[in-house]
Amino acid sequence: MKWEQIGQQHCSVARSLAEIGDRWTLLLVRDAIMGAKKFEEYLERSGAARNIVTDRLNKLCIAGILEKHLYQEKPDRFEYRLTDKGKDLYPVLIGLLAWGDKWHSDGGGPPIELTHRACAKVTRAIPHCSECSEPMEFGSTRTHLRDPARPYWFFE
Amino acid sequence: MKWEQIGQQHCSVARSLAEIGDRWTLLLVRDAIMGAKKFEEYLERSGAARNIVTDRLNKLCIAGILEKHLYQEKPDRFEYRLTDKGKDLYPVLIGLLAWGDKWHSDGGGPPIELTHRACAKVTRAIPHCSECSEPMEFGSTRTHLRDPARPYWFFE
DNA sequence: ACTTATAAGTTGCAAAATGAAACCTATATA
DNA sequence: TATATAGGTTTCATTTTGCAACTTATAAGT
Repeated sequence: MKWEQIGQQHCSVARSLAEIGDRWTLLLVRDAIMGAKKFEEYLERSGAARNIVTDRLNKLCIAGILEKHLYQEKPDRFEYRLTDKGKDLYPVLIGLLAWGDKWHSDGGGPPIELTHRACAKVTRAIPHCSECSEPMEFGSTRTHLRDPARPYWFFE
Repeated sequence: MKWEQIGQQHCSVARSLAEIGDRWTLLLVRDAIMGAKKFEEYLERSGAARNIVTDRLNKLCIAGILEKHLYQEKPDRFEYRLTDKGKDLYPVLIGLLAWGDKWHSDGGGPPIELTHRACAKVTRAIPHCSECSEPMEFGSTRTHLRDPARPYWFFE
């Protein structure tokens, strides 16, 4: 199966990865969530090549994760801003951040700290159940295919 | 910057993506979390080409996310099992699942449902603050570079 | 004994994606 | 006129994919 087709799997993870699961794309989303706006900011922060940044920012706009906003005319200049769909990737990014902090610490503490505005403490993200609000971890959920005739690797 | 070098950025997200952020790798982690064990299961479920599955499973073992376990001799057969480091990717995967369910629904409901064993309800993951247990969303945290002289895109 | 099946790869090669540098366009500033 | 800034596009060598065929080891069927 080619990469372009993985979004046709009967699986929300696969469909997510079809949009954001390639090299550089999630790194650009990180930069957006960390406040990058202009092309050159994405270029510097991500470290990706110029043509790749062009390509991925355009694809993120097509996917509705970023939107191009004209903030200056003559010459035209654009900001790439997160949409609501893009902001909804926040949980994924702070999940990656927490995982990296735990498993790739270089001894000197995490490079980035998140302070929770509500309680003013340095925090990390823990997934909780949307129904009972208790923490969720590997093994605490049971996976259930809604249609057993179409497993998640079913190709539509 | 080449992809192999992104793990040298002063950023836990980049260091995470250096291990799992390329095409196919997170899909194989999905399959592991969904219960895949044998090589042919990963092959079928991921849809990746045979040589790619070989390569990625080996890299995931080197990264300590999976481990190869001999479950049969003559001929030797291996299972690829999640380590604790691999199981810790559960929050990232259920985050991707929730995002895909929200933004890529095909109208017929999500392909996979998670039932929280503790409360027996179908659930989705919401990130909560490790300190005060309140929900976290985009904008509810302040980002703070521990060392402003080394921003997250600092190349070490 | 011969054939087929299963599991887990390895190899070869054409096609596609990446990375780096050079180039282009438009405008402002010295 | 020369230089700088912002945001690209083009070119081309190098890497990475994707696919099929081949390999190894063993068991089961006839």
